[in-house]
Amino acid sequence: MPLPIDLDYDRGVPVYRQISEAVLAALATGQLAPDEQLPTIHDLAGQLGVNPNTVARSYRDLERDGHIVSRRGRGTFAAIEPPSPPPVHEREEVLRQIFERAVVEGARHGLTPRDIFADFRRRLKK
Amino acid sequence: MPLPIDLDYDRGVPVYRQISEAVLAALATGQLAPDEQLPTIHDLAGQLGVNPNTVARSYRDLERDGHIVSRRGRGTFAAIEPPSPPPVHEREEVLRQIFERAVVEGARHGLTPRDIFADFRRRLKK
Amino acid sequence: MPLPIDLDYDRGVPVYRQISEAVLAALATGQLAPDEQLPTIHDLAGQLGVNPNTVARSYRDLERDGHIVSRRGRGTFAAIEPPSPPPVHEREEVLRQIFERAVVEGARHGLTPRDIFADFRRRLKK
Amino acid sequence: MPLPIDLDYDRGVPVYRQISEAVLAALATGQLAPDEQLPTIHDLAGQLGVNPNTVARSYRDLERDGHIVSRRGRGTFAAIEPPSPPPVHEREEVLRQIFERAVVEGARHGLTPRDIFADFRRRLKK
DNA sequence: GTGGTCTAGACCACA
DNA sequence: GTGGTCTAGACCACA
Repeated sequence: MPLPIDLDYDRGVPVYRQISEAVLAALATGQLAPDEQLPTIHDLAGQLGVNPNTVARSYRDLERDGHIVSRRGRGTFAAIEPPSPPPVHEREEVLRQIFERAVVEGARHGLTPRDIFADFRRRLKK
Repeated sequence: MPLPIDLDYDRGVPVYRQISEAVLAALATGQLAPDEQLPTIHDLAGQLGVNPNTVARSYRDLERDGHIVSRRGRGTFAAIEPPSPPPVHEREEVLRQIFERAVVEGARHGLTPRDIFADFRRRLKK
Repeated sequence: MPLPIDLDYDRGVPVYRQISEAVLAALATGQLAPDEQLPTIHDLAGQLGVNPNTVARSYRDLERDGHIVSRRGRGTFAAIEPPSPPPVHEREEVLRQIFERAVVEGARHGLTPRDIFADFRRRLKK
Repeated sequence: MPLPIDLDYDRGVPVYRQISEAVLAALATGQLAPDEQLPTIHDLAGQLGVNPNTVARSYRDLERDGHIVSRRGRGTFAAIEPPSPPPVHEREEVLRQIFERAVVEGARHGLTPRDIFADFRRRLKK
């Protein structure tokens, strides 16, 4: 099961972080179950067309933060007990940034803040 | 009226792009009206604690894309006629990505999709 | 094959733009073929005696306009499909300006219009 | 008789130098005869929409190089004996740069080097 | 090794 | 005072 990762070289986010984000998203949505094996570094690098060093960097960060575990000679696996999210100290700031990014990304494609809002409502009702 | 910009050095996105995004958001939400003066490069750099060159790079990019206009010796101003956004070919896809990123970012900080939705509603009512 | 670039510090044109112009000229005359590698930022900076940042700025502008492509960790290359030039609305006006500037620049150095013409012929025959 | 000056803010050449160039061109082509009066700094600044300091800077440079003379309380006049052009030491380099600029400017408007060459021929036959 | 970002600071162009 | 260019040099991302 290949991870669904679309790299966006125009987004300004380093490739190794985009990989980490995609893995986190797969974990958050259950596409990647606890203890399930991830693609090998070599395979994922091949799939994405990047240097294996770049995937390795992402896996290293994810392991350091407790999201995945690598077992020497066997492969890399989703953690059984994922780390709990940090308490929100700066809730207001986080929300403002989420809003801002959504609005900018929408404006870049001709969508108004209200378009985005309406879409969110629709998705949450589903 | 200082632009509300919070830089996030852990996000991987270059500082100059975070500045551009914040200005674009201010333009998109009307906080910055056409022809309104932006903070000077020096002032914004001081406010953000970054080097003036970094702000200058952001302003240069924004000018190149037609969002702002800088007048040497006078200052930098929001464009009167902002560039029209490209037609939305894959509206559904764009909206899905915006939603996904917002939700993943929220989850990372312990915020639910409904928290985000409620926050959007609040901001749009303002 | 080093790019033939002579910087003129008395011309008033910023160095990074002179570099861009020289690259564009090399592309226009075929001295630089599609997908051919350009000198690295560091090498060109050394050759010209300028700061690498200055070359980087030129390359960045050229990339933004689609003339070249930079591949991180690998180098910088002439675009395979250069951007199409805008349609010539005021062809006559553009040609007149080009002629005038060439002649004035020549006169400033004691060269006649015929000297310039003869030189053009020679270069196009090469 | 207003000098025919079109400032081009996208050319990278400082405004005060574009003014100098236009005056030099008018002198070279005889539009401005020896001892003929130039527009006052104030008038030319108004005509061009620039700060008088900018025109003053141009006139100062032109006077320093012997192209014009300012007579206190009377105005500014074309020199009676214009300075002779410098001997061409680096003829080859000057010609190369003239060629390069012409080609780049043409390419920017969809004109080939041959278009420009043909145009030069036409103008010289006239 | 090659490109990308950022800083600190100098000096210039224009109003 | 405000924006524009350039340098010297540090550190990071990617191959």
